[in-house]
Amino acid sequence: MTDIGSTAGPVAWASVRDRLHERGLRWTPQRRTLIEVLSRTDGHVTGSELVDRCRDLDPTTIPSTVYRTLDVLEELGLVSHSHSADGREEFHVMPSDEHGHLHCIGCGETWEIDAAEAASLVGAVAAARQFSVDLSHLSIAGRCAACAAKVDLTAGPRTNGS
Amino acid sequence: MTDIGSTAGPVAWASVRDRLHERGLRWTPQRRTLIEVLSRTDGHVTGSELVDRCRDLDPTTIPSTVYRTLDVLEELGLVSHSHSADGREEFHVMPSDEHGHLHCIGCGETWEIDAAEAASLVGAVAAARQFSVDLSHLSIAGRCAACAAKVDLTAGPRTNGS
DNA sequence: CTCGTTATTGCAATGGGTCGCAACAACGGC
DNA sequence: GCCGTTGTTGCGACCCATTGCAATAACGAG
Repeated sequence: MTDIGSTAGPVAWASVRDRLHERGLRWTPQRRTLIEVLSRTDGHVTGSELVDRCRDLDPTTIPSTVYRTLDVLEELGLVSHSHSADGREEFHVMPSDEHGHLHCIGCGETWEIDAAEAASLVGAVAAARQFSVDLSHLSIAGRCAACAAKVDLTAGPRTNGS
Repeated sequence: MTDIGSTAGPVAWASVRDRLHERGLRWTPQRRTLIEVLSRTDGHVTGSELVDRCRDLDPTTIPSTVYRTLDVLEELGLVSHSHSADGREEFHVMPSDEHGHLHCIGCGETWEIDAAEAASLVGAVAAARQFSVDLSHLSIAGRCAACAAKVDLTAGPRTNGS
């Protein structure tokens, strides 16, 4: 888990405008706002969090616009999204490399699984099922060592989920 | 409810009432309706689908009641839920054994991964992190052989997801 | 059978997110 | 600088799911 270039690449954000134009897409104030927010964001965020932050910069922000822009940016590869254990959308900003997530349902902590680490998993599925895993969408729920221990002690009620 | 036996285990459904009572929970008409629906259901269903089917039996069905009952049933181990690639809730009826899912984002098809298979997939990752995976919640997104082929042909830009 | 306890229900409000559509405004062309 | 094309926005309706709360009704006790 190298700190994925923490503040990611300022460079990339600067070129968004051009990347959009290349595809015949447009550079609008609303998109500018979201890019601004994203450039200051690192790691994981939920969709509604992004909407909130956009609203901080521009109170007139409309949710659907944000989500639609997020779709566009995802196509450009600037963000990727997956669904956390509770089903909410979770966006990952500037994935320098494709990776999945490990999510503890006990403490809520999240860890990243990089391509190398996931290789065995992806490889196995590919071999057994000829299925190509979408790593960036992969989110494995379960309990981290610490939380698993707690459950054992509690003589745990149920496996529970979500 | 005579020969509910269509598929799953008729026995288990019959005992639901007692299982509830054992825990001080109650047997209500609404729950009876949902059980009826579940006993006729096999495989995967979304929450809203269950609500619809309950409404077929009893037009006065209220969604929140269904979802709450589903929670209870999950605690009893009669159903389990996970979130499909699009984030919707997906219930699995009467999991005879714990298992995960493989979901193709191309055609929407779903396959089950049994414990043994899952172990070999997730094993490496889990072991490395001492993370105990919640198998029943596991849902791996990606493309099946057929759909992966299509994408290659289309030389598509789209990494798509959702 | 009646009663009290308390698990459940119904309902309405809320939240995250998507969709259709008419009005709007980037952006390239002239 | 003005225009037309067409990608985008704003907005309202809608979907799935969850939650708080007061009213209801299972179920055990007597």
